[in-house]
Amino acid sequence: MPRYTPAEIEARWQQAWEKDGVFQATRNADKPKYYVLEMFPYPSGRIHMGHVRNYTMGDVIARYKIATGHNVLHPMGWDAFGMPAENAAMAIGGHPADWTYDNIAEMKKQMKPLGLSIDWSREIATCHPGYYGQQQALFLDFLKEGLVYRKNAVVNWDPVDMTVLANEQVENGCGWRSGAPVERRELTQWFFKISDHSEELLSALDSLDNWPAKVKLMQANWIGKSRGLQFAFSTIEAPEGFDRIEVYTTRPDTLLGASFVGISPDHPLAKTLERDDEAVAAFCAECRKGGTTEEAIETAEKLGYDTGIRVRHPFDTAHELPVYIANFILMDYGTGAIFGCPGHDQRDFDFATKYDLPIISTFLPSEDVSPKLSEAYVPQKSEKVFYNRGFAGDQWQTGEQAVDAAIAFCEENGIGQGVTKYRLRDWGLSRQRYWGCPIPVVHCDDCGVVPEKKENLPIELPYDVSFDTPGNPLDRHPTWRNCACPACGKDALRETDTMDTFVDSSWYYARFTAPRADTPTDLEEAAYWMNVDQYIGGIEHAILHLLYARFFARAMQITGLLPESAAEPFDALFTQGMVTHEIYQTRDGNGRPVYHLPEEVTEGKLSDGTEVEIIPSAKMSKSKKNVVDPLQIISNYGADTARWFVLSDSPPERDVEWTASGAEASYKHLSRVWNICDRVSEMDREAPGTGDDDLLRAMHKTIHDVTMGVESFGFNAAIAKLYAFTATLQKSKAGYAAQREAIMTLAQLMSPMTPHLSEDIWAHQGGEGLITKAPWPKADEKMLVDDTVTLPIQINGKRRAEIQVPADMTKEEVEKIALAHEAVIRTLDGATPKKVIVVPGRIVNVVA
RNA sequence: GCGGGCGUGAUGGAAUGGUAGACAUACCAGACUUAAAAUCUGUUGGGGCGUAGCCCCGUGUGGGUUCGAGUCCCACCGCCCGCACCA
Repeated sequence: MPRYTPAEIEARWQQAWEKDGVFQATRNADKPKYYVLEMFPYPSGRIHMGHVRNYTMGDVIARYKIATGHNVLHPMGWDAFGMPAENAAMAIGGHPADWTYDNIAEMKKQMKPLGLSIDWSREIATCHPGYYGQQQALFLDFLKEGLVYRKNAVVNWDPVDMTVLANEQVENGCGWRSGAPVERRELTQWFFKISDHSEELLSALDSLDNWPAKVKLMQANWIGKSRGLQFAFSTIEAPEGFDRIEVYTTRPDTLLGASFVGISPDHPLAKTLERDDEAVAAFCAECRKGGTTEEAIETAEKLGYDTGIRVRHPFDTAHELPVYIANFILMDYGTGAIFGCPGHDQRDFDFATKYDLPIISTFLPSEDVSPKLSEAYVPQKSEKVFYNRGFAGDQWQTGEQAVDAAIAFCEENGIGQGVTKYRLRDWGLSRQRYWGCPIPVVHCDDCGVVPEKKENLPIELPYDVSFDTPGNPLDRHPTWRNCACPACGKDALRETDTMDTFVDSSWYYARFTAPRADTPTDLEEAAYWMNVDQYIGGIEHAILHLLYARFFARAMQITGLLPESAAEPFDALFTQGMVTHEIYQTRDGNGRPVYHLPEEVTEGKLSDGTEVEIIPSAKMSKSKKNVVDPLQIISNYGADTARWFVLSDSPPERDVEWTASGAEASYKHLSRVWNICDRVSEMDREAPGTGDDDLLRAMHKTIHDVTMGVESFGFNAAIAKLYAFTATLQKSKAGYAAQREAIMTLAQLMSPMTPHLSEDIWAHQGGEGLITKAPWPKADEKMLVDDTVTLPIQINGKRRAEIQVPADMTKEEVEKIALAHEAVIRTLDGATPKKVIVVPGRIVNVVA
């Protein structure tokens, strides 16, 4: 009997697909189109199991859609700009471009053996001038439409290396290379006006029926629409121009509990005071230490500085409040100034306690309770509470009612206005780095900031750059900056900032529809292929990438680069989990952990017999040495085994743990299927069998279940059904015709997951053409329904017995049979049941 | 700190509010074999009793809704993801 030899089979069928050109996508009006896309990879140089899982899922969908008669587009490209290439150049020498292109070549070579249904003729790399030149054209279009502008923004500044740091390069508030404490510094930068589209990006979430609810919720919270009151405190003894301090609050119902006003260290008033007062300057400098992340700001110790300035409470001008500069107030949200109500905000409470400010309640949990002095009272906004300092006298109200009342009251009395605000900030795209898309503008002494002419695109990155000193090599390049002003022709300087790599990934899905077009998109191609029908990627992109891409689709419509129909770029989204692995650890002489690769460990021991501590599953990472190399798996077991395994054990949205025994089991299963195919081939064609009908019924149920599973991303459940059907087939004594039908159907149902093995079985059984192109099997409805059903009988919700009844039996008859069951009679012991619930086809519950 | 998610046997997990543990791993037992590997078959949530059978407990913890809760609601605990210059 021949053995299952994946290496030989897989190479053969990959060649067959290539020769046939089955995955090359062209427009075809006769078939419904289907665009499936996985988030394109960063070319790190090696594929990992996460890639295998991500691309296998997309491949299952793509192959299933081909089989169900769709014209499928399934492209692949490289998110090729970014910091790692520059880091490599700094660490080991070489050039980011060489490093990146070598990595792309290597990863592509590693990806090919997976047998993915990718149209490689559409491959793109964002670092190629053919791509980023079009991105520059797109930027110029955005600029013309007012979708891009310049303003000051804060960056992480390393005072020793004299360079801007990414958040990732800040470790515990210090620069990763210099170790110097990071400061925040302002630079003039380019911004996309995403905030103009806040309402649209928020409300359109409702139309995304095939997106995970959690992603939509995260995006909605990120956009952060709020209704609140904007008003001003009038100041006492403030510097000129600061007669008033504008404040925005979502809790105006607590205004009578205000005990201080806080302003951001970046607030204009703070900056003015800083100029003439060393103490203020020192405090603001202290606040500006540390990174720019919201996390760093929100978790830092709360610090305040009393400016000495006082403001009058708008309702009681005799009531004066101190103005503090406080490090936890963000200039980017609201007006950069707040009023503090320690009674109803824990952060304000902590601040008030620290600086000995009064704590005033405006509402209480009940009329006769006095406020707690140990923590802020912060009930749900929907909860009714007793307002002892409300706007309409003492009364019970929900927070929502009180907020509305407060806004109405303030508007009537000319104190402030109700306004709607969004937390979403404009998207800063400038990066002070080399390995990115150059921003195509020129700075001219006479004309100011001038867009580059489209005929001069692409503005290519110069190759001759050095990475021996920190900072942006474009800044110190001897000639690259020098150019003629596109407006007046005089000597001018190029912008040396490059674009955030999120820009590259915000429109690549559109570029795939016409990857070689000499404009960013080809409207005809885009109109045919867009939107992406199924997008697949990691949950870590739930907010930024997906929000930016949604914004870009709108901006590209405005600039005429996408058709009206493509408002939302991704019709359906699926977020898949990670591939994890156990960590094997021992301790060195000082008790520090030492990690070991999976292949060094057998039965919990190293080769020298040392016991290994096993730490449960964690994300695969080089430093923890718990990485399994897909190439190793493919060479041991074949791609089909790797593909089968990453889909089999866990639901796709959850993490899956890679285990050697699991991989082994997958391989065994595929061998088993192969062996069944072999056995069927050798069967006596004429000999009668038994149980043909049972086998075919099981087959049709499996068709139904697997189809449902694939349609709903229940790959693990679909695979469980395939295991079960394989066992049924293996034991079957049915005749040749039934068994041949069963093994061919099994091969088809497995083909999205294990395409090579399936092709081989198909060919062995004399199937016509490629299984990849064969139409998906259809379940016969008649074969799915059984004549009798098993109904469990519960007494008071506990299962006591079960009965077999005809599927179409009436409720009344079922009830009669159930009550006559000896277990029911025994348990009821003569009592009359209070109630009997019969759910047809499901369950009977007798309430005693 | 803020936002989101997850938690079920020894393990990964299954289960439109309706028989908890499908399927797989691991373990144990058996068949085949001189033996091993491979392959095949079977058992396995915990506890109890008068053991062909029956009973009790059981889905992170505590409460609630329901005839019925792993599933819905509230609180808590633990872990994971994101927080705008990582990709």
